Amino acid sequence: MTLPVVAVVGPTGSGKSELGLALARRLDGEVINADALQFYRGMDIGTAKLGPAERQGIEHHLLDVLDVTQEASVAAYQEDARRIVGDVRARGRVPILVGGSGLYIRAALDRLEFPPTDSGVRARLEAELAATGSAAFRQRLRAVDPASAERIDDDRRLVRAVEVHEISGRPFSAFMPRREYHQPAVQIGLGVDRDALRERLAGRVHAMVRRGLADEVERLAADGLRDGRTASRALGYGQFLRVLDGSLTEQDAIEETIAATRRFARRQLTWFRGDPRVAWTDWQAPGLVDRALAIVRQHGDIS
RNA sequence: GGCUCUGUAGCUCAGUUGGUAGAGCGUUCGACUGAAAAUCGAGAGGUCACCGGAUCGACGCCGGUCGGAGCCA
Repeated sequence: MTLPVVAVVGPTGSGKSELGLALARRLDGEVINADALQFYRGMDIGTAKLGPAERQGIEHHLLDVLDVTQEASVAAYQEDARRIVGDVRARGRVPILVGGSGLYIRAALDRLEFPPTDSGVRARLEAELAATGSAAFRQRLRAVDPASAERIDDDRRLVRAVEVHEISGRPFSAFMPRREYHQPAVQIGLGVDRDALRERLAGRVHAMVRRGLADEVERLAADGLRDGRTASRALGYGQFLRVLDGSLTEQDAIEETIAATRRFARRQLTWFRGDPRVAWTDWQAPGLVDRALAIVRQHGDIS
């Protein structure tokens, strides 16, 4: 029986890391991180990253691979994650993706191609949009890609759509993904009780502060955290940078972080709910690991 | 006790010379292809403290009641 690639998904704080660990132990698997902020070295407390001791001897990939000044990129992730999936497979083990970044999960699992990018072209287009306004810019996109012009209501994506067309000569809409796994996979979603999650998230932020989030941020600030386009915006980190700058009190930073985390969890739920392939199981269900294992086995090829 | 200010969406507040209300945040839903813990869209939600008056018509004017805040006694 060949098991599919396993992905553990769900909102932040729902227990993905723990379930991933348990599945890896039971299935002889290796964990591949699919959490965009856990790529960063030194961002440990605020991202709830499992420390080396907590990994229980299970191999974890794509943790601590970027400096805070570097920008994360889904396309690069896709390549890395797929390569590692292949390596794990070659060792006869089961790849287990664990993370809450929906797009990254899809990049690893789905048949999906990222058209190229060009920072110069993008910068030029961004300036152009700023000068002409979104309405005019949308008109411009309409001429070459009416489907995208109709669909997109976000400046950032308008720019990207025009950029893709300029570089590739193909409309952005031609790259739209279908929900189709590129190799057999199964996604296990951790379903949560909203009120309980709320409480857990608040408690988690307070715990992070107790464990020294402020010091972690101060250390990273010295390494250039403020210059990192991706890392500086992470939940908790952005807020505590402002505490360092004196523009926010620690109390307010904590409250803002809790609120932002809640909002994030909602967006994650929206994302994963939208994928009909996700097999949901309650995060607090008794025998959670066995349920998850049953789901994985259901999806295995019997050969 | 007197004087002044004040009571509008869950919270903080806008509401210009009277024509039955808005914002930000929160909340809910959604989108999402090289920044995704990012970015963006939509919806729900208000007897405008209460009672009375003048007015064709009041959140807005007049009187009173109740509740806040400050100052003076």
